[in-house]
Amino acid sequence: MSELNQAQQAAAEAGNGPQLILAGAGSGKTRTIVHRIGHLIAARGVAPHRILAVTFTNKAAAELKSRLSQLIGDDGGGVVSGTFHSISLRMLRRYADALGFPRTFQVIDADDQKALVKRLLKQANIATDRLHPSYLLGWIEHCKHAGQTPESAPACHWNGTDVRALYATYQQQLREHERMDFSDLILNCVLLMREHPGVSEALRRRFDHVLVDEYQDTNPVQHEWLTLMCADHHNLTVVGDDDQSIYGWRGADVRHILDFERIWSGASVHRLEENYRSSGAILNLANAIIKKNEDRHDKCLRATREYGSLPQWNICNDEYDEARKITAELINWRSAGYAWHEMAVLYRSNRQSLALEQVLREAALPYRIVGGVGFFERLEIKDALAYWALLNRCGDTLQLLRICNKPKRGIGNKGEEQLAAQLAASGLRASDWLDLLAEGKATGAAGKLAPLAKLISSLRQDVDQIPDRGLMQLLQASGYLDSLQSMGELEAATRIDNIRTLQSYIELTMEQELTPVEFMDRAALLQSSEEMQQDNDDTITLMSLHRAKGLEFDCVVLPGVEEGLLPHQRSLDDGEAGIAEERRLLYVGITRARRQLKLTTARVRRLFGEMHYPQPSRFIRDLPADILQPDTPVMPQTTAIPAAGGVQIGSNVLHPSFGEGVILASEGTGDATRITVQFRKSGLKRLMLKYAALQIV
DNA sequence: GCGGACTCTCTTTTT
DNA sequence: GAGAGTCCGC
Repeated sequence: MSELNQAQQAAAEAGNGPQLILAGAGSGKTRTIVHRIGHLIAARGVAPHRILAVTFTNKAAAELKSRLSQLIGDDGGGVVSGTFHSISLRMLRRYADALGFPRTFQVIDADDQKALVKRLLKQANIATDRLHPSYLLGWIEHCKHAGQTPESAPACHWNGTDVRALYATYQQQLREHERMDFSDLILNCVLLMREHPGVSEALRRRFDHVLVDEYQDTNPVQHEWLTLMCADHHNLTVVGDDDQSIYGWRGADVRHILDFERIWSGASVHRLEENYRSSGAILNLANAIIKKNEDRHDKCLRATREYGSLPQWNICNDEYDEARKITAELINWRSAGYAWHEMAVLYRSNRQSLALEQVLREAALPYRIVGGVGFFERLEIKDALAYWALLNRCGDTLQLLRICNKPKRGIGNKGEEQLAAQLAASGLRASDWLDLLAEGKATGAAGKLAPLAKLISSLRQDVDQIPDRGLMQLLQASGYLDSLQSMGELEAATRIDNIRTLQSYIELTMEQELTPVEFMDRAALLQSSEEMQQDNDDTITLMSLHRAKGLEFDCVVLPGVEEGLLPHQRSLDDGEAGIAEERRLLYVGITRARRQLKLTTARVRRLFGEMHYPQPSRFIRDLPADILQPDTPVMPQTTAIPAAGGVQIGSNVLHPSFGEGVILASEGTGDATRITVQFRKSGLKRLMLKYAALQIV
């Protein structure tokens, strides 16, 4: 406890009942949670397995456990930790039958989920221009985040279609496929507790203390989950920072943390406001940015470190110029003695990594991209896992259909339909149905699977003896690996490489004596391979701002601090709330940095083939000038155009027929002034200023 | 059923 | 500017 400051110690040693720990960025939040758990075990005699710690990522859960082991030894291992999703899945594995699901149900991933919705709309004869699949899915997700089932959701009609009825159909089809989506994991767990008193009691009695990290990002259904779990003892400790709430789009509601004291009567509040991470200059910038948000717990992070060097802000010509300036800065930092792995580039959208990657590769700097397409979402990994699951008797219909024609077995669309019908008629699980097919008596499309079925049943004989449980043998002998060759040599090699990574991960997991079903769970919840690798390499990290939450680096670059990107165009539709969340996102980015910080803005950015001419972010324009160190030209370029009252380069203008645009250049003087304007819809135009009838916006 | 060529759409963030 | 979806001839 001597490692803690007064506020941290008070939080760690607080008694029973609801506890709110408001922990500003870099204020030693994880340390405080770890010490609180340690205190519960060592000083208060709580059994480790009676403590539940909910974290935001699987990685954070692992981190928590390892720090706990350091603090109190092996006992730390007994604490149950995980994300809401992984803990819910564990509970559902045990009690799913109460909801009418077999215990071997699987989790459906985003791709398959989308495919299911598309198919469902097609079956219902609803054109995508009448009801867009992503709108339907978005609505369903919204309901699930709010804890609403098809029965309890509000009626919703869209262009004459009953959206709520489609929600019911979607749930029905998931059930037929014995699948749950991500949101179902939480919602179904809540339904268990709502509707099944026996199960509810067992779950309520499972833990004596519940601790939740990143509490500002909980949504209503997660809130209900916690309320139900802690209904008897109220021993709920939540840790979070309302200024870092960045998952509103996922249903997170800041009010859970803002109103905690009102929701949980008798709650104690602890404030951690001393920042141990960032230099004073970086913290000043962060505080100045976040101060402009309303509706927040008022607080001010106090610096404990030296003032340090001013954060920089650079304006770049385009995204490649930006990438080059960033690269130069990274090299600069390196020569100042920082290691590559202490540097990160954190962007708003994953697409921004493209130009950076190119330039970093040319400059031969070591980097790794975190995120993007997740490892387990890759086509070849999903195929390989489908084969493996079928072999190991936990594969389902979706997985059989997925691989039935890979490699080509002469089963097309019609054949696939036929196969699905035959399988449904058999009343068997896909994995078990293969036994029947192996006898070779099936006809039609199913008959074409006989060789595969025979191969699988012969491999099943001694699958327990093989470290990878038959993965490579099956992929080889079925011709799947060979079929990858048709994608070209290089492509195939990469994919086979990925499959080998999967193989070693399976082998590793099997050594820990996990069952195949448990392995599939892990694969479903681990969004990337990141958590299966050690990150010991000395590389620069590239990732999205969202993923960077909870991490810290000596040196941080935030590229694309522009209108349209940060705040993102899509967030503008949500008005003030959307802007506030974007501001918090920038705040999260800034507070990741310990020593060095650089923000960049591009004048031109190519987004999906089109040119964009963004203005510097409004967040930068908000700042006092002495808090950032701009490189040459200060602030947005304000070259006045002679004789044109108020019209300046960079001004946003409105033209009666061309619409909105930005002034890029001007030539000539007086009545002869010509300006070049980039219009959003109508492209680049040169206009006589005198006649253009431009309105400045 | 397959493969090639074509068109069209969709571009935020993730457990 | 890429990926998915569609059409068409074999």
